[in-house]
Amino acid sequence: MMIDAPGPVAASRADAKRDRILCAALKCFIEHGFHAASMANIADTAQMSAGLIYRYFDNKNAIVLAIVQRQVAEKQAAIRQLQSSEQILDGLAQAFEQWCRPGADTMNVALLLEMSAEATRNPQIAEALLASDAQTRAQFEQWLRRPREDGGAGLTADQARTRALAMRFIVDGLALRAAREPDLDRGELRAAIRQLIQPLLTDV
Amino acid sequence: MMIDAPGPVAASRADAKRDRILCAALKCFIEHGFHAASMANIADTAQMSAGLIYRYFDNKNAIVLAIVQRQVAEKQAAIRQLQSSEQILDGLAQAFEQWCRPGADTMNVALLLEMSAEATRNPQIAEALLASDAQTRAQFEQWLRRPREDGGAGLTADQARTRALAMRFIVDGLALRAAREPDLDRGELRAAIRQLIQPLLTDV
Amino acid sequence: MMIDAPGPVAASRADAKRDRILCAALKCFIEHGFHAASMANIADTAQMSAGLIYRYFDNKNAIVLAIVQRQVAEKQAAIRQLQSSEQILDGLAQAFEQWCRPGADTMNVALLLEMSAEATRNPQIAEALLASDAQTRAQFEQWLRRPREDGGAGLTADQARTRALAMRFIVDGLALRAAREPDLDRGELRAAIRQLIQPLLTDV
Amino acid sequence: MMIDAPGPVAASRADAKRDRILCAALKCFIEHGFHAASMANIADTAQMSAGLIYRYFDNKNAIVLAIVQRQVAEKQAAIRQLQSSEQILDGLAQAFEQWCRPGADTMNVALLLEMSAEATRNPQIAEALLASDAQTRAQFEQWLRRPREDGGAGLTADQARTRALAMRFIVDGLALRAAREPDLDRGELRAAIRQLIQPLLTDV
DNA sequence: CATGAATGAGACTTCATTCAT
DNA sequence: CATGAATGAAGTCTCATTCAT
Repeated sequence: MMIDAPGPVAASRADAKRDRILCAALKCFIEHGFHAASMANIADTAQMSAGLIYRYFDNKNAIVLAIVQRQVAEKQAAIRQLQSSEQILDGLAQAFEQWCRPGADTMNVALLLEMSAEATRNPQIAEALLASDAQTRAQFEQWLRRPREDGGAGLTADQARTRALAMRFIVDGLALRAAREPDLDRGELRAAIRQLIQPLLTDV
Repeated sequence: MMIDAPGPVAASRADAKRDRILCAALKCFIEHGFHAASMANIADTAQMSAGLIYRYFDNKNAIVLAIVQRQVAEKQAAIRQLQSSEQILDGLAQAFEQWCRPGADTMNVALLLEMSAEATRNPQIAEALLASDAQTRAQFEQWLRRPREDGGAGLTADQARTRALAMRFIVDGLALRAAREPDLDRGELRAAIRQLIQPLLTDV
Repeated sequence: MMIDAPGPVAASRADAKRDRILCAALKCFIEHGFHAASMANIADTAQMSAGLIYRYFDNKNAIVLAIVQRQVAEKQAAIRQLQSSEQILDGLAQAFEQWCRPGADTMNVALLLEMSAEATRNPQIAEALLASDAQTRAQFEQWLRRPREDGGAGLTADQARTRALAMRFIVDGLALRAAREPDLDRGELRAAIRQLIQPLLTDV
Repeated sequence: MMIDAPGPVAASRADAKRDRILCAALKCFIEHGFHAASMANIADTAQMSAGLIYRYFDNKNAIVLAIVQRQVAEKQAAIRQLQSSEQILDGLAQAFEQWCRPGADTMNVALLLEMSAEATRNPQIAEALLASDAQTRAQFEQWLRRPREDGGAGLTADQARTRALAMRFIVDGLALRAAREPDLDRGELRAAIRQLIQPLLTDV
């Protein structure tokens, strides 16, 4: 009935629909977990029929995979905001805070952990996560190497590489902790983070 | 008729059966994940009928809970071995190693992560994990406060408290990393761990 | 595409399906009883998959409830036919007759009794039955108060109220008797009914 | 080990056990209904193992049947107490009262109705109930024929026969009503009963 | 006689997926 | 392109019944 402009528009309409599905799926996964969230659930949230989802994704699994891959991009942005030695403590504390709030639209710890666990069994997910992690680490590394006057930490290449990995451990640790101990005293939390972060940023 | 010698391990036949169920469940959970593993699956692995399991556990959930609680004890032992400043680096590296090997009978990262994710939604599991974590942290703290000549780190009470939490982050970070990046270069791994651990053990 | 003519009976296809399920359930409940009849049983009888039933009813219980509620309407009609002092004896005798024939599509004693027993334990069913009974009694009462020249019994309000309840006992008694003594001699039956009914219709 | 006196003693010990089972079963059936009560339930209540029950009864069904048969005797006693024209109104009202109280040890309406419904499908139960009813009716009849000076109603044989059946309807009606309308106003209840009973006892 | 561990069938229910419309 | 009715397999759990001890 309606005549669309051919070509890129049609493609973007399909993409928009894919996106709506993924957003809905993310919301459902966050709320109920991977397995408890049903396709009907997702379809309802995306305001479309269950059958239609299968035009855009082969599987429930394919949705999971696509979400994992999409999260990569979003995380990159989040990390970029951390990169300033004054803000990093606050940034990590805020990340913890956000992870503890369950209903958030953004990345959710439970989901992150489930995804990580699934990576153990599903090579595709493992690969997607690995690619994401590599990028993240590269960003960290780059920042640590940047001269102090440019807002970096002014480390050598070797130092930066090692400490980027160390920072990764800290972030991961925060995530796991947020899931298991969401009521952790915030003062203690900040003290512990500071204790770990400070030596990483100081050239010894 | 029969007088059992009382013993620390599964004393009665009932306890032995409980144990067989838990072992089978652990194996299945590790292989397929909490939700994907079915009761029939567990029953097959434990070589008994599905119905019988319900004589020993109220729920699938109860099995999960029992596993969590049993893991606590095992983890305590593992941590005790870490407590010596020379061995701690090796200990953490070995823990990582072990977490990467999937089929093991002992604690498995995927399971740990799923348990943690589940804690977000299941208060009972959250409670069990929290109790376990509290013990672990207390052990860390105690060790950090012990005088250097007794093999401890000789820190003040305040220092010990903060750094025990910091160490916890590191361990958690290792776990998450083991799930997502099992092929991580071991040299880099050790370097990063050393980078994080060393400042914690030094009185500044 | 298709414009349905609105109608008093199952208007939509969904309603028609609900109806098919209820009919099948009724048949199964009559044949095996509430608890012994299985969802698979009902699904087979309704010639659909068991899962589909759950699109139309939340529960096995919901089906029971829907049947109870549907029976109400049918009973109202049946009672309306009784309301004429000449026909009431024949009407009750015929009701007994019908209750004794087991395979009928219409109301069945066994089901009525099980529903009543279930009301003891299930508040929802209790409520539905109570509502039905209230209507029935009101109908009886109304008829007893109507002047004799209008085909009623010409009783006072108080008389009518009491005797409507008395009639209710008789109907209930007939039902229970039909279940337990279906071969009861019809002559004796009619004599006993007459013995009970006549004083109720006479202004003393 | 223990030497019993042979013969009747051994028999009575077995009978005692049968009795314990039946009492337990009755209690369970009253509390949960025929189908919801489990053998394990009954075994617990009877303080014996589930397996042992099968030495005394072939089936769960056999227990049901035995209970039905045993109820006959108990009901006879209950009815005998009703037989006095002054007490009959109070007696029926009390019966209603007792039927409404669910936890009672004695006969329970829900059970009575379920039994009656089951009679529709199970010939053995039908037969047992029929035998019981015949006895009950005979007792009623006998009482109605007894001369007034002996505490009876002084009716002719024909009258007595019809009215005994009529009384049966009333009792049945009360039972069904007790299940469905346990909160029925007691004043109305008594008025309705009186309305029905009085003409039966009067020689017209 | 007595136990209660064990079984296996079957109950209810959910859900990913398909397909006629 | 889109729907949502329909399926069927699978999941959790219960329970009457049996049998080794």
